[in-house]
Amino acid sequence: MRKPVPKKTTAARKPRAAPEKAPRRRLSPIERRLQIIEAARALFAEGGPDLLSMRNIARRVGITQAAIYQHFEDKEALVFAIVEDFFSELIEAGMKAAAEETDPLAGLARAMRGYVEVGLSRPDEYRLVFMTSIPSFRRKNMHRVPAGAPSPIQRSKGQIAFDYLLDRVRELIASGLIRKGEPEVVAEAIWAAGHGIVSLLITHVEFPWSREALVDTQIRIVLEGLLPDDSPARGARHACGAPRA
Amino acid sequence: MRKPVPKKTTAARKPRAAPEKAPRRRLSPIERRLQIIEAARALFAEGGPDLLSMRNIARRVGITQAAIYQHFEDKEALVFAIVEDFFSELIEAGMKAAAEETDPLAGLARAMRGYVEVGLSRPDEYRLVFMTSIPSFRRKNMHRVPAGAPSPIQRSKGQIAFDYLLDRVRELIASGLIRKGEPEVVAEAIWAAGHGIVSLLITHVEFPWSREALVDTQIRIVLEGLLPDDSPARGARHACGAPRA
DNA sequence: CCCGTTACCTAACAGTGTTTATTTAGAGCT
DNA sequence: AGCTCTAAATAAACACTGTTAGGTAACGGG
Repeated sequence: MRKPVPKKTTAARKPRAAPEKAPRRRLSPIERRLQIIEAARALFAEGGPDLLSMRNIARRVGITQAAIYQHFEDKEALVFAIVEDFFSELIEAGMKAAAEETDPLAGLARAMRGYVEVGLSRPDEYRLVFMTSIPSFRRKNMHRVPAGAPSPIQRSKGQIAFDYLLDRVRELIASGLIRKGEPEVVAEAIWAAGHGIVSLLITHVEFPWSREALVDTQIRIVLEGLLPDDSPARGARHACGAPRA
Repeated sequence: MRKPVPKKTTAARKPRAAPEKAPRRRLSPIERRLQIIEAARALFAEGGPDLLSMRNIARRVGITQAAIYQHFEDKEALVFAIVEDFFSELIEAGMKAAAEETDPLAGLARAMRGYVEVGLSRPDEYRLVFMTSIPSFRRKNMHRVPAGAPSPIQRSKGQIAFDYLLDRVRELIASGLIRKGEPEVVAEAIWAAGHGIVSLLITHVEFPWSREALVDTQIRIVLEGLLPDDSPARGARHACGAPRA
C-alpha cells in the first residue's frame, strides 16, 4: 500500500575506526522485552506505524529482527503490548475530567469530551486500537467472560475502561437522571457516539469538519437524548461538558 | 503485519501440452482499465484486502503487475476506483429506507438504520472507505469547494451523500421538527453517531455488542436529542426507524 | 507498408513479516 | 575453576509486498 520509503542511511559508518561489532550480549527476557517495547514505542511516537517494522525496532535495540520473536509471538503481539495502556489513558482522561464536576450529568459530558480530546490528540494510537482488527485482541484482550465463570483472572484494560462507563450509566439510571434502559446498551451507544467523532475526524482529514462545534453538538444531542421525558434539565444546554471558562 | 499467506500454486502447469504463452494482446486503455477494476473487485469480494495485491490482480487479468501502472497511478488510485460507488450505495440505502416513511422524523431514523445495515453487511468496503486514511481521497474526493466557487465541476460521491443528509436536516430544522442549530454540524453529528456504531462493531468483533439493541438505542437517543423541547414527539419512542413488523 | 505511439513485459529494487538451523552467552552445578 | 546445558541471539533464507527503469512489440494512422 504505502510506497517504499527511501532507505534510511543506517549503515552510517561509525565515527570510530574499529568496525568490529560489539560482542553480542544476552539479556534476561524481561529486560529485553522492555527494551523492545521501549524502542517500538519511541519509533511509533516519532513516525507512526510506518516506522514500526521489525527490522527498525531490532536495529534500535541493537539486535536482529529474528531475536524479537524470542520475546513476542508475532508483530501483532508486540504492537498490542505498546498500545495496551492506551485504553487506560482514555478512560483516565474521562475520569479526571468527570471528577471536576459535581453534577453527574455534567460529569458524563466531561468524560465524553475527555475521551474525544485524548483520542484526537493521539490519532496513531487511536487508529491502532480502535480502527484495526487486531486478531490478538480476540485472544488477548476483551474476551467475553463465559456466562457462569466465577472470577475473571484478569480483566483486560479495555474491559475495565468499558466497565467504568457502564457503572456511571448504571448510577445515572438508578438516580433517575437519565431514561431507563439496559445500561450495557446505553453505555455502548455513548461510546459509539464518541468514537464516531474521533474516528471520522481522524480518517477523513480532508473533510471540512466543524470539529469543536461538532464535539459540542454531539455531546449535547446524546445527553439530551438520554434524559427522561420529565427531566428538569431538558433544554438547559448544560455546557456540553466544556470546561467552565 | 499479516503473516505471509501460503503460496498459491500459480505456476500450475497448464493442462495443455503447448506451454507457449498466448501472444500478448493490446487492449484499449478504457477496456483494460475496466478489466482491472473488475478483477480487483472480484478479488476483494472473495477475500477482502488480503487478496488485493497488484500481482494477484494482474494475474487474474492475464497481464503483469507492472502493466497496471499504465492505467492507475498507484495502488491507492486503483483501490479508490473499486470502492468509489460505495458512498452512493450507502446513501441510496438510506434514501430508499427513508422513502417508505411519510413522517420526516421516522424517515431520518430509517435512513440511519439503512446506513448502518449496509455498512455492517459490507465490512471490508466500509473499512476501506471510512477507516483508512487514503491520501488519494485528499486529492480526488471530497475536496472542499472554495468558498466563492461558482459551480463545482463534479461533486464527489462522498460530497453528494453528505449533502443529501444535509438537505434532510435543513428541512427538519425549517419545519421545526428538530431543534435549531447549524445544519452542517447537526448532519455531521448524525453521521458520526451512525458511523461510530458501524466502525466499532466491525473492528471489535470480539466484544459482546448488543448489535440490534445498540442500533435501536443509538437511533432513539440521537432522534430524541434532536427534538425541540416542546415537541409532541417527545417520549413517543418513534419506532427507532425499524421497519414496521 | 512503414512509423510512431504506447501498452505491455522483464528484471530488478527495496522493503515487509516470519522461519529454520546454528552459534554461543551465561547461569547453575559439581 | 571447569563443565554442562538451556535458551537468547544470529545468519540466511523464504515468500511476499508496491514500485520503477528500460526494452519490445502490437496496433492505428499516414
